[in-house]
Amino acid sequence: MEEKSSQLPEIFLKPYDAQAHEKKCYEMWESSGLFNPDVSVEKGITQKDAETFSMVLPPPNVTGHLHMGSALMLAIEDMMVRHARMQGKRTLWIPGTDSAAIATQARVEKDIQKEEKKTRHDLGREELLKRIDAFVEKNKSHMIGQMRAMGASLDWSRYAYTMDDARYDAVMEAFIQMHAAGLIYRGNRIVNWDPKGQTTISDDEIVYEERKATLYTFKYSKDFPIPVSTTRLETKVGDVAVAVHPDDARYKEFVGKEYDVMFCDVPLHITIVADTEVDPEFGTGALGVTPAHSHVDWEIADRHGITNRPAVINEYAKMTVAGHLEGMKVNEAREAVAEWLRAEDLLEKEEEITQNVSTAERTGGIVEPLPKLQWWIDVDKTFTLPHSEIPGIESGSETTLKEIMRSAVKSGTIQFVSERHERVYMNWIDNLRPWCISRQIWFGHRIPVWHKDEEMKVQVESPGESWEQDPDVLDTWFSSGLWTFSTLGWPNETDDLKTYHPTTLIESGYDILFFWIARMVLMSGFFLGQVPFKTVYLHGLVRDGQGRKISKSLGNNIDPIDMIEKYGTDAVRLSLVTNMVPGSDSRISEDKIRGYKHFANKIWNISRFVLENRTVDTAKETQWDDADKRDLAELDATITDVNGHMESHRIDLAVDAVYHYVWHTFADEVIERSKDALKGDDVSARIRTSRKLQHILTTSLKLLHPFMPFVTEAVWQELPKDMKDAELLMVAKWPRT
RNA sequence: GAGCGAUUAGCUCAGCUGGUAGAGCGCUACAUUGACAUUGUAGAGGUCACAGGUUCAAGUCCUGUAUCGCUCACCA
Repeated sequence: MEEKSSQLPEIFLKPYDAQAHEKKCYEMWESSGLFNPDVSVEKGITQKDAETFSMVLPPPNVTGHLHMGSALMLAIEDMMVRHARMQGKRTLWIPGTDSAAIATQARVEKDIQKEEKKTRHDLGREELLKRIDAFVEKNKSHMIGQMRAMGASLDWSRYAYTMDDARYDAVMEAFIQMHAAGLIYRGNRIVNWDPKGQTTISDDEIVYEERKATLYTFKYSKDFPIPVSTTRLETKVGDVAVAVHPDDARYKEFVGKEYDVMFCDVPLHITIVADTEVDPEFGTGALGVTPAHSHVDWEIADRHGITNRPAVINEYAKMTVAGHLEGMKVNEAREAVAEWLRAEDLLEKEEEITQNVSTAERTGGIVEPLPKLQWWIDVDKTFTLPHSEIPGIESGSETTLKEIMRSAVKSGTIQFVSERHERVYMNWIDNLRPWCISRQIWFGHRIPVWHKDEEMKVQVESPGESWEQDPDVLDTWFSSGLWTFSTLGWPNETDDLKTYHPTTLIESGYDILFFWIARMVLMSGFFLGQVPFKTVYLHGLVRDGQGRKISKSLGNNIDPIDMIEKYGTDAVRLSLVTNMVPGSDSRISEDKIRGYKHFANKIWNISRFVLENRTVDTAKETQWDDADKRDLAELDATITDVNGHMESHRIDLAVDAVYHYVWHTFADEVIERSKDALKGDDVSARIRTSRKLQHILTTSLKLLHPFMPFVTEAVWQELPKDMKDAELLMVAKWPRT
């Protein structure tokens, strides 16, 4: 037996300096090409027929900067990806950014307004789009830099942007195919119109705000038999009916009768109808039906065959009826109608109530329900799905988009890590209405439809002279819905698509469960007959140390990039995922981050100790004594724990297990107890002990790597060759027991 | 109005299929030139929201109550 001590690299004489290593490490990883699974297969690191692990990055809005929410997302996903990669899986993580049509256009318009005092109409469609492209290009590289800083091992060779050429082709193809299947149609329906943003928005983009309002109770005319209650008096000039509950004894005798009245200079023809939608307890138990300006009323009109649906409010939230209300804003008109009612002695009651007002999420404008000609996706219409891999839906059978969304989850093909979100998802589908996909803005995927007089053609290229393209663009979630397969080359039948779709897992904030997750299920089901992913992992909001939402007004924002500079990326990553339960909100504070910086340094010093006391020997086998065996058994138990937790997607518990093992078992016990043996005269004990420490160190570095990639890789690079099974820790063999 | 979640140490939270209460931060005392300027040891601190029930045994399972929070719908 021979003993030889080895030299300690000088770098360990100082505390771990994250700044000095992170950039270098990332460059080393990236230039290895091993973020790309194809390169990994070429180099013989990953087996060609290995199990795949694929995931798309939820593309951040191109307007954005990295905040704690996106940092959490990148941390969780990178941990999963690095774990899978070390397990030898053929691992692909696709990066991208989202054009976020409305948000981006609004942002650029705002800048132009501020700097040049011009509106988009001053610039024109083409010029505005140029400006947006320039903005996007500038912001894109900034955002990519931040993703790198988080250590995200994304395959940059597959980078996608929702507005790039390949994705544009996919979106166009998708629209055309869905239209051909009869699921996309153009129709006049009530939309949520945002007068401030001058566009429609989807149901999910509405935020309800509680406000005080006056509930007016009045009669249309002196001899009208039923008083009605409303908070929106100004819309009453668009009424066509009064609805009462069919069982309401007070009004039974009037059902079916029709009345003509002159209401505020406007002639109205009112039919009394019976509808179960009406709550007899509310107000007078009678509802004035204004089909053009209320979702519910539109549906009541549908049910009773009322075709007269006069619009009385325009896109600027101004009155369009002839008479003295004409041109007034809705709130002025409301007061004017009240005045008129008082003068005519028709107003019976005014009371204060609180009600929820619909506002637009992006602009804060009060949403005005208006009937408009829009493009819709019909989620209830049956169509034939030629190919289906979704249990419960046969290839070639008739189904609906709703059914696809339901079956994918009900059959267990898609599983939610947090089960309660599965119920939320199902509940949402049950209440789903047609999806309005057209937006009246300029930035986005323009609808591939051409109009000429009464004719219409659905195609990408102009059919010729005098054909005008539909001015609207698609809802940004239409293109996002295609993301799992548009990033893999669809509509082309690429190898990527065959190899990596359905993706293994989707990780995203629960706030876009409906916007995005559900729409991906819809799109992927329709176009591929597949689920887009097998597992849904939802993370919650990142709150501050006191559990408050992070907001500008509270000034409690913690900027991840600042924290990275101060404490290192590993510390930031760890502090984000510890004490985090999938699907629930989590908290972060600077103290917490600092704590994990200490841990990074601890790892550094453990490594220093092991290397300082390292002995090299030639023996192949080691005769462990009982104490060694106990130590190694504890290591194995930790490996089992970590693997179990990763299996059940509990990153927080996996991190907890390895953290406690490394600090409180390896450092505090194994190393402390080893000191006597290392200083002692027994050569074989020295060798055996050092061997044990080296083994535990390399195994610990591997277990830690997915969570703290930088410090572990930095140490790994300093280890002598005989301690390692791979040049890069990133692709070293994951420990198994 | 409907659905869902939470309530465990001063603070933030773990605790999986029931078996003597855990971590981090904070606090107290002591030790320490140490592999560690970022250390160690020890300690204080909990009727596990409340009330019932199942069980040999209940933070853990069941029922109810209270408080807080989230999501959806929306009353005109």
